[in-house]
Amino acid sequence: MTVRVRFAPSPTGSLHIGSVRTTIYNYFFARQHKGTLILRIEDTDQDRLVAGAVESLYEGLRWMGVTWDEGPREGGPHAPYIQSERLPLYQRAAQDLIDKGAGYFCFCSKERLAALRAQQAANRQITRYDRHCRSIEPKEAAERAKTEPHVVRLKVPDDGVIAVDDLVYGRVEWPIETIEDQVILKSDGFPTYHLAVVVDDHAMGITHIFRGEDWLPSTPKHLLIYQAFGWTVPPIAHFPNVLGQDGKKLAKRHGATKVEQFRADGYLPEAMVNYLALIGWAPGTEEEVFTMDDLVQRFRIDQVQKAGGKWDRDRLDWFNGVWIRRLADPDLIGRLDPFMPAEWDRDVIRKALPLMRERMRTLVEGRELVRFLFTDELTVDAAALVPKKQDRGAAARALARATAALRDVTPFEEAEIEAALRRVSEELGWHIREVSHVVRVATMFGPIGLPLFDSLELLGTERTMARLAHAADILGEGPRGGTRADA
RNA sequence: GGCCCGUUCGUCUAGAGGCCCAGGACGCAGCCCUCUCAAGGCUGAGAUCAGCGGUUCGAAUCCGCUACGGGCUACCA
Repeated sequence: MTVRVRFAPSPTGSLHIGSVRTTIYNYFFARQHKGTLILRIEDTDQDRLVAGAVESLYEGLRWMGVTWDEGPREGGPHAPYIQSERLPLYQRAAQDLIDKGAGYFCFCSKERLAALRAQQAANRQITRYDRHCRSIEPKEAAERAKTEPHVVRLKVPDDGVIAVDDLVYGRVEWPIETIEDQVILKSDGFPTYHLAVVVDDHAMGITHIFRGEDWLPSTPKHLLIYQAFGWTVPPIAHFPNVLGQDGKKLAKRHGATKVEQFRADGYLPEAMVNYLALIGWAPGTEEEVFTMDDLVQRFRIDQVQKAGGKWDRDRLDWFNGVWIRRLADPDLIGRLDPFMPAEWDRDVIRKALPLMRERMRTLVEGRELVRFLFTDELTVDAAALVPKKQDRGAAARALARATAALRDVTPFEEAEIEAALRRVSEELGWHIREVSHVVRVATMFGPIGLPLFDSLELLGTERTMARLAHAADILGEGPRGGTRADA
């Protein structure tokens, strides 16, 4: 039997980290088993639709490197793959259940239902539907259904136990009396999630049902629907939730949760996939840097964690750094490109690359690292120019010496620049660190981490000299009058 | 309130009765390297395995209870 798994998001917002994690687990499993991956859009709640959500989904997953075989745009043998376009199927299924005596029309108003719930809650009773319409004669109900607004509910058995053998959580049981007569078809003719998911999974030949942990409590409802249809239930696995720092299910209020945000912040899809895969799954070895292909090969359902895992930005940042360092030069350049202003000289960026690559955790940080090479707009603060344990006058003198020494350096290259500055430090009796500090702040506008000598070479003689002169002015003027440079 | 799930360093986790007075990684601290910052290397702090009772010669690993946390409880998914 060939594996067919699906991921079935609701288009209610932009692609979310939590659902991505579930999606990649589906992906790993499908590809590992040379199976078929299906994308199905579950848009049965017309009130919650968000424009552009499907687009965001496609864009986000494409970026992450997740591909699938059947879906709304890809088509496939079970098209359409959007639930709102499959309404007749669900309506027929609901009618089927009614005909079998496993479902019934319910004419209760939302007001009655709300009042019922309120009353039950006030009496500290279990809030559940009181089966008011269950006793209406089928013929009479069918007749009323022609004119009256109604829903279809599932006839849940009175007692017994229903259980699932979850691939992650093991056996989970529910007393049937805790389950109410679920609405399966809404008054607008749309199915509820519960009906739609069962009908579609069956119709589309889904062999394994994988979804987030938050669905575990509604599994008995689905089991009962399978039972009512007389269908066999495929193996089911729930994956633990991704949690925010407070231990609650990751949500918008936890900060960045959309993949497009991480993309814009300069994260690599490789790092996202790698990091996300390791929340809730571990290979049982001490390895932890994995490509998508590695993960497809190594992932195992029985190694999936039961407990939810907290989102840890620091760890993601580390993985991102790892993946940036792993990229080949041309690849890294390509990734960096969209983050660099168009007017910045790509040639210079290419030359700066070896200096940057071990110093950025995100592509955005990479951009900030080389900003000084492309703009003179940044300002220097006089106090920042003065090394620790030195005073302003000394800094001014050192700057003057360095300027003089640098002026004559030819060729203006890293080794020669270093030699010149080392000579200055000897003459001054300063540590090279202190000389570097002054020159660094003067030319790079701050304690930028790139190596100074290489950076000056990239900057070139002219701009280096101009910036040194400018810094000298700042040091010389100062609010306290300062000491004039003596050179 | 009801139903269900979970609980190993701050975080992600290894661990499926003796190899564990618990290993790795992130983060943190220190040292080395070093023009700064990173990267890299080394070292260190950090978990009485939620608690309590059992089973066993022996328990993080098996059982029970309790506590705490979480999810669900809609004509939302």
